[in-house]
Amino acid sequence: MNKRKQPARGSGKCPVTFALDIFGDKWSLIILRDIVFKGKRHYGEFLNSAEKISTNILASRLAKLESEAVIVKTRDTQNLSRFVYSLADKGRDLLPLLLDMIEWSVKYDPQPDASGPVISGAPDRLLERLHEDRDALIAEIITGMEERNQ
Amino acid sequence: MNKRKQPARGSGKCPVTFALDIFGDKWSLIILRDIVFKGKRHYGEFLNSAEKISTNILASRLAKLESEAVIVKTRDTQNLSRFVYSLADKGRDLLPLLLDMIEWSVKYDPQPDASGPVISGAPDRLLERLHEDRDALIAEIITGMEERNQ
DNA sequence: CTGTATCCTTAGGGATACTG
DNA sequence: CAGTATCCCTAAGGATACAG
Repeated sequence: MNKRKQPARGSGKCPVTFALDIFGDKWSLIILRDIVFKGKRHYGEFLNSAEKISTNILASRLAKLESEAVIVKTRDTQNLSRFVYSLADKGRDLLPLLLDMIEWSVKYDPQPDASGPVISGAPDRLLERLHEDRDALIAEIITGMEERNQ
Repeated sequence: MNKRKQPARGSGKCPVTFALDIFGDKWSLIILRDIVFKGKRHYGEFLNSAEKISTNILASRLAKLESEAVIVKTRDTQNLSRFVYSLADKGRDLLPLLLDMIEWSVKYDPQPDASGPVISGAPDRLLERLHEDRDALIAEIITGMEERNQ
């Protein structure tokens, strides 16, 4: 009897567990960060992120995130040999969480990168605006992201 | 030359990476959920969560979260043979993130648990209130948690 | 350059025994 | 019961070769 095999903890259970099963791994949120803040859309761009994800893991995460409908994979009309990865609604709705995460890290990282925006690629005054007009800020980031996808 | 050994990606870098290095594992947020919403404070209570964390992993996560100052470990004055685990400020400040996570899951889980609050132990109308008066709701949850710790 | 496939290592973590 | 220690296995993921 194989009692080792654990079922996925996901759907129908606790919302925290549900979320963790989808993006609670070492790389998924990094990829989303790259899409949202760095404007990345292509395989090679993700490969080049500072954290150096390896190609097999990248492929597997993109596939999983696509299968979970967090991102969408479409053929690049400018270059048929590659795809464009962009956020689906389900991925866009992770932006508040991503912002909370950034805010928390900025508050507690003892060695912050002092210069420039709190996360490279993000609008200036990100955290201030997060409190002043949270929803507007989120809308603006999403709009900016979509404009790049034209 | 051992090029395999990866350094921790943490401090001084991207805020997303910083956060993931502290609580971006399979269990940390589950433990925080148990503290915040289920009122758990003792080792055995964490062991009994639905996700069945094993005892060695629990010990290792509690130690890491304590070393990162996310939680605080104090001796239980009622029973000197055990400890009480509670949130430090750094842990309390993860509550917004936890709430965003729950909101996201409730929106996208195809098989929600229909009855009762969105997460067992949480106040009713959690999500509505999250929009109406986010800060007040967060304050209330924290107050409720601290009262249990008296 | 965009990905896929293969091989291999290791950290995460499960089962369980054990100590106070 | 609270927590530690040990043993072992699996799955995440790193290096690299390869195909289109």
